[in-house]
Order: sequence, then C-alpha cells, then structure tokens
Amino acid sequence: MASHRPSPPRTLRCALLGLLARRPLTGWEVLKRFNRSIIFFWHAKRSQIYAELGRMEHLGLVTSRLVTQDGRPNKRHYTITPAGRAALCAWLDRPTPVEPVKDELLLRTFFAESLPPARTVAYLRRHGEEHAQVLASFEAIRGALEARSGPLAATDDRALVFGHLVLEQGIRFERMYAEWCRWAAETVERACGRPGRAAAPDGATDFIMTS
Amino acid sequence: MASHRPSPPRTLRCALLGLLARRPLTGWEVLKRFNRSIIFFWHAKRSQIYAELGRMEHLGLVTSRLVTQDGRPNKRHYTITPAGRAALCAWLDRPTPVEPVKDELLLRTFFAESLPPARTVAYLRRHGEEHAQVLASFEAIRGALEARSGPLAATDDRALVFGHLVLEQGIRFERMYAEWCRWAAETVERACGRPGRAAAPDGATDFIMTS
DNA sequence: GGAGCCATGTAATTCGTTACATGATTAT
DNA sequence: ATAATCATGTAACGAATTACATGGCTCC
Repeated sequence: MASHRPSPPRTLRCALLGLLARRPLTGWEVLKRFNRSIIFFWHAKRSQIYAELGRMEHLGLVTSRLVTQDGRPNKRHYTITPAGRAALCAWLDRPTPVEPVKDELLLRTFFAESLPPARTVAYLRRHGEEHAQVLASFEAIRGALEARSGPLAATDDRALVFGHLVLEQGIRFERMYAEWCRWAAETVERACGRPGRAAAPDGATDFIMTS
Repeated sequence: MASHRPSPPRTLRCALLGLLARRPLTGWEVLKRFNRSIIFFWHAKRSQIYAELGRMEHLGLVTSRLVTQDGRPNKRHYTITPAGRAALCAWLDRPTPVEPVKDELLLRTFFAESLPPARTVAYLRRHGEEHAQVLASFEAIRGALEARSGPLAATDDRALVFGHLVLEQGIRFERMYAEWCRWAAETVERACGRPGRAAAPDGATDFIMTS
C-alpha cells in the first residue's frame, strides 16, 4: 500500500494549468501570458516553465503535439487533459497555506542601527519613490483595462472581475508601501535629530516575549 | 585574474550577522532571537541556520568556541569578527534589489473562474479574518513594547526606532490585506448576483498589453 | 506519562536561478 | 547594424525543506 504523500505546493504547476484551462497554448504563448499577468504576483523563469510543462505532460496533466514550421523554430502545442482540470480544481478548492512574508527591505531596516541614519533615510525615500512609480503604472494599467472593457467595478464578466480584484490588491499594496516608506524616512529623521541613547536593553526588539 | 563574481544575495547570512553584531550568541540563541523578531519578515529553518553559521565560520565572518556542559548538551558560542562586521555594513549599504511579489492567494483569485463563486467568497472572507487576527496580534505586540519602553513614536533609542518601523509596516500590511479581502468578497458577491457573461475576450486579463 | 525546552548537526530531495546552446525573421 | 521576436531545451549550481539522529531535564 503505497502511501502517496500528496507532493507539496507545486504552485507553478497550478498556475500553468490555469492558463491552459482557458485554451491550448504553445510553451512560448504560456510564457508570454505568464509575463503579462501572473508575473505581478507569482514568478518563474523561462527554463522553469518549459521544464514544468514537460513534467506535467509526463504526469498526464497535459498532452503535447509538436508543430513543425520552417523559417522559424518548431513549437509544441499543449492541451490540458481532464486529469489536469481535476488537479486545477482540487488546488483551487484546497485551503491556501499562509505564506510568511519575506521582505529584504524590512530586514535591512531592522538592522539599520549599523548604518549612518542619513543613508537609511536616503534608501527609504528611494524605495518610496520606486513603489510610487509602480503604483502609477498599476493605475495606468487599470485605466487601459477600463478603456478596453468599461468600468471594472460594474463589469459582469467573470474573468475580468477576478483580474480586477488582483489588480486592485496590487494598487493597495503599492500605495501602502510607498506611504510607509515616506513615513519611515520622516520618523528616522526626527528620531536622529534628537540626542539619542546608543544601546537598547537586551532583547528590546524581540516582538514575541517569553516569560 | 580571478574575477570574483560577488556571490549573490545570501540574505540569511546578513540577518545572522545582524544578530551577532549586537552580541555574541550560541546557535540556539540565534535561533530563538530569529524566531522572536526576524521571523515576521524573513524566514529560515533550524537546519538552515546551523548550516549557515558553520559556513560563516569557515569564511572567517564569525569565530566559534565550544562550551561543554553536563546535564545538558554542549553548545557553541559565536562571535562576529571585523570581517563579519564589514560584510554586514557592505550589505546594508548596497541598494536593495526589488523583490517581486509572490502571493498564492492572488494566484488563486486570478484563476477563480474555475471555482463556484460561493467558494471564492468563502475563502476570501476566511483569509480576511486570518489577516484581521494577525493585525490584532501585531497591535498587541506594539502595546506590549510600549508598555516596556514607553511610546514608540517618541523614543530616542535607535534600535527601538527601527523595531518600531518594521512593526508598523506589518500592521499596515495586515490592515490593507484584511480590508482588501472584505472588499473582494463583496465585489464577487455583487458580480455573481448579476446574470454574467461566461467568456471574456481572449487576453482580457493581460495586464500588460502589446499593441 | 507527555509536552516542551535545551542543543547540535547531517542527508536526501526539491525548488529555483543562471548560464549554455542555437539561429532565422522582422522591425527600427 | 542591432535589438526584439520567435522557440525550445539542458546543465550546473545554489537555496530551502524535510526527515534523520540523539537524549537528559523540567513542568503539568
């Protein structure tokens, strides 16, 4: 009795199944679509996508057909199978594991004691500007989508609704981050204008305290 | 002429150097502190931390001394070296690479067309509650820190200022996320109450459009 | 009697990135 | 000229998780 342990995440696999559930695509088309939408909230490199498509075929989640062309490279057409659709639905219906935050900027900020305050202020401001720019680009995308498909808040097109939701999350995230950067830069400036004690008591920055 | 390519990220290494820059610690203590503060914005498992400490010693960034004990296991005391401090400062002073977002909940939401709307609403609400709970716990932590060290907004203690900054980011992030979940759940409910077209035009959810 | 702390390490495996490898066509 | 698009794959490495391995002490 082989106890198939239910092979963990493989989230990329599900993302590709999601794309192929809409229509059959070549590896190259998968790549293009990935980089025009999913890339904003999940990422994978070219080599990883091709490799994963190969594995998915091996597992019977998709089938492929090689299309020979001349003048340009041959391509491979992928079609999702019923097993593939089942795997996608199973994934969608499973509770999402909480993904821990991993943010290098926060890590640096946490250890910024070892850097002159002026530099900390400078990089906080720079990151604030970067996030403000991304925010502006997301708002531009929303504008373009609405120009194409009408106001997103009122659309009754399912796929568009969900696209709208994730775009709105991106906008809220970038706005929050840009504002935090500005606020943090100001806070550091204010705190370092004052005389300032050098050493905090041991463990003062432990967020979880024992005893 | 060996062109030392400047070995990429190794972010965990810098996090551990940051902890050891404050005071010498055993591997176990590093682990404890990591899990009480850094864990909120960076993560690593036990085995990875021990392995990394070993590599850091090999590289001369830290030195270690084995302390034999009886009644309990021996422990190893790590001390940062001048080279270690230099590496930490170099990292802090280098521009932070923009880390692309990776969020499975957004990925699922993007592909939610394949799931009955009621289930989508349900998991959006559930995640909203989870983030609201994390938000509450962060606010409790802030309360406890202020009880220990006075109002954070007015502190002139350097290490405490930076701890305050990252905690505030966590609070803003969780608030933003919880609000988005609630709003998204409502939006899906509204959109799926209406009749609803089935199929979006091809590529309607591409955020980046190529002519 | 069981959970949890103390305390360190290794091995197997998977996941992800970078680099290697090729090469015609089309638009600026 | 040169960059971008089309189009697929492999190899080497590095990063990260899981499981293996050990074992006494303390608190409930």
